[in-house]
Amino acid sequence: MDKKEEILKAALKLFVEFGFHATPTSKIAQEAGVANGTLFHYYKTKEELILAVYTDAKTRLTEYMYTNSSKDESLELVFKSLYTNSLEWAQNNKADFYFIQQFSSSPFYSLISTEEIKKQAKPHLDILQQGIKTAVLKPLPVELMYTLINSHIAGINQYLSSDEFSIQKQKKIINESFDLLWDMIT
Amino acid sequence: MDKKEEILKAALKLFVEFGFHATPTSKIAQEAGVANGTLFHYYKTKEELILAVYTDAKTRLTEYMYTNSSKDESLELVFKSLYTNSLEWAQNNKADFYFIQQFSSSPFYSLISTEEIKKQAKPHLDILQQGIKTAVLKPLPVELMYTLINSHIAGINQYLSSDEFSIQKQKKIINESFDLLWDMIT
DNA sequence: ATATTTGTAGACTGATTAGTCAGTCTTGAT
DNA sequence: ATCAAGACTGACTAATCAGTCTACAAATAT
Repeated sequence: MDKKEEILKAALKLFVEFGFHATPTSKIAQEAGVANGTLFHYYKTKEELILAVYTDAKTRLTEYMYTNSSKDESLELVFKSLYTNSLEWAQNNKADFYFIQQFSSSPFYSLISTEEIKKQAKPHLDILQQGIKTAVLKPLPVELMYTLINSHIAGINQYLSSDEFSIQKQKKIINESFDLLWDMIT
Repeated sequence: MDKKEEILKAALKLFVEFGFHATPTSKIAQEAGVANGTLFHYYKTKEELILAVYTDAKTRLTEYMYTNSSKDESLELVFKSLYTNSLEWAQNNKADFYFIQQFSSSPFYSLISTEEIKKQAKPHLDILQQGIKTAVLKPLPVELMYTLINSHIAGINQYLSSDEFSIQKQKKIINESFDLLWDMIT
């Protein structure tokens, strides 16, 4: 595998375990199996590396969210697919999802520009906006609804991670919690 | 004010702004207006200080949650009071609430013992358990419901903090979001 | 009054860290 | 085969940090 990618992978693993600043770049390089200088060849500063780890994880999550999703389906099905995929990805990429949350509630998050954040949220907000316009969803502020949905997903993920549920049981929880959420916003 | 308390206050402020490890103990001492050695007189290690900041903030939040709450009221009213108080406190103590979240999604959180976490959640879980038993609340697993409620509160807080709402508007959002939550769990 | 404990100070240290640098190796084009 | 450009290395450095230590001051006890 690419050394650049190895560094990203190693950084994510160690950041989740020890935190951003408690993880020395030397340890990251070691874990990635590259020399110290190589890390700085690809990422000018440690901060740049931290941001890259976040962007990478976030991109992979978003990509996965939109798999198996066609625009022909009803809003509810599209929405449910996004919901289910998010939680599936989170369960199959626990460290990555945990990192995204850790990053989002850290001072580093303010380094992501407002435009970048808006750009990432845009497709999701559009779907919600459409749902509100067609009166499928309650006429709440989109931003509020978006935040509420994200929190709900974070909560369910936390619950799923708190115990060892079978795949069957996991799917059941995801389905039932979706109904709760759907009832709340429609 | 007590120097010990000044240190706690200064640490919280700087941790929120820069993160745990990016905040040197020397800066904390400086901000608190005490000497370097004084900090270590009260807190043997930096880690001990970090945990103390968390415990202190969490305690103050819990205390505030239970103000103006009598046991005679209906479950819905008790519940609503806890909900409203949480969000009120979060808005009036933004740094503190932010710190609690930052801490909770950091590797430091694992240093809090499972018993301590359970002890803190106990009173809330009891209320939920009672609501389920009396069929006021849906028969969901209490842990799931608890997590869902906490996430909901975190979401609303994030929304409230994302914009400059008037006190009036804030109260309206809190009331309406409570109804959403209440509908979801009953 | 004296002794003991507790609070406070700030200079100091050993360890650690992000980032640099000078140079070697690899690759692919000519 | 030669060459240039980028990949890669690891020893090195200047700065920083958590925590220590010695000394003195204040409060409390005897």
